[in-house]
Amino acid sequence: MKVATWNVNSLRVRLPQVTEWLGTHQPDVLALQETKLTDDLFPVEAFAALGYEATYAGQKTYNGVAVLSRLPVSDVQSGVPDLQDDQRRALALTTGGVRVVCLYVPNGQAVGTDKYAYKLDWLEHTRRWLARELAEHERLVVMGDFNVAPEDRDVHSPQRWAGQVLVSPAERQAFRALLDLGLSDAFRLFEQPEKVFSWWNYGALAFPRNWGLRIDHVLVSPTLAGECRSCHVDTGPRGHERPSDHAPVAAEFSTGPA
DNA sequence: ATGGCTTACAACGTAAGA
Repeated sequence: MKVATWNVNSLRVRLPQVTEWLGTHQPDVLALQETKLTDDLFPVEAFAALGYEATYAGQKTYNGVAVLSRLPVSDVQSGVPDLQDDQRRALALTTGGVRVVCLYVPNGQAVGTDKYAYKLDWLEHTRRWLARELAEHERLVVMGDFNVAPEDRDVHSPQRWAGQVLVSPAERQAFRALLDLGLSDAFRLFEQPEKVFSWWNYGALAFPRNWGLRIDHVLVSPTLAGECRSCHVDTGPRGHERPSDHAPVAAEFSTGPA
């Protein structure tokens, strides 16, 4: 089974790139963030034509998450349980024998702001939810835009970013608390090159100079970690015309469909 | 690099992202 996550920063704009990427890489499951579409505008047919069933939770202008799957889908959960939140940032479902959770973690704007407090609160509620998901599902993958670079090696310039939002100690602690549930960062299960990132600021200079952060992640339960065969960032789409500022992150498991 | 983009909205500038 092959899964991937991609913050597309507007599915309306990026749909041609997403369908092209699906055709090339043929994942079984693709989690999307920042679709920025209300549900009535979700391009269900475009994905059905490629063999994907779409599950989505969107809103106007901001946020919005979706999961595409080539396999039958059940037990859909929209939103973080027990969290009062109008922002569409979480979607869970079961497909191909795997529990899939798609997350778009709040950005946090700046340390000390209301949005930063919301981010930490959101992560804590999500942690409690994922503890239950882990207890119920042997095969669990939690993937999406976490808006946290877990370690300095996930940052192009740790000195420049020190203490800022996306790398602050409290955010890293909240991310670590997710791993402490028993989840593994699939990317770190393997030898990786230096300076691999999943997001680069828009602008002509950032991507060519690889001034990026690794903030998009695939977390896996112990059983899935044992079945994980690869995890990598596909920087290809970031070099296209009108790219998303995020690149897809893909992982492959020996379980289920080839 | 402290944003030099990009997106949506229905506004021709503002908010938000990371």
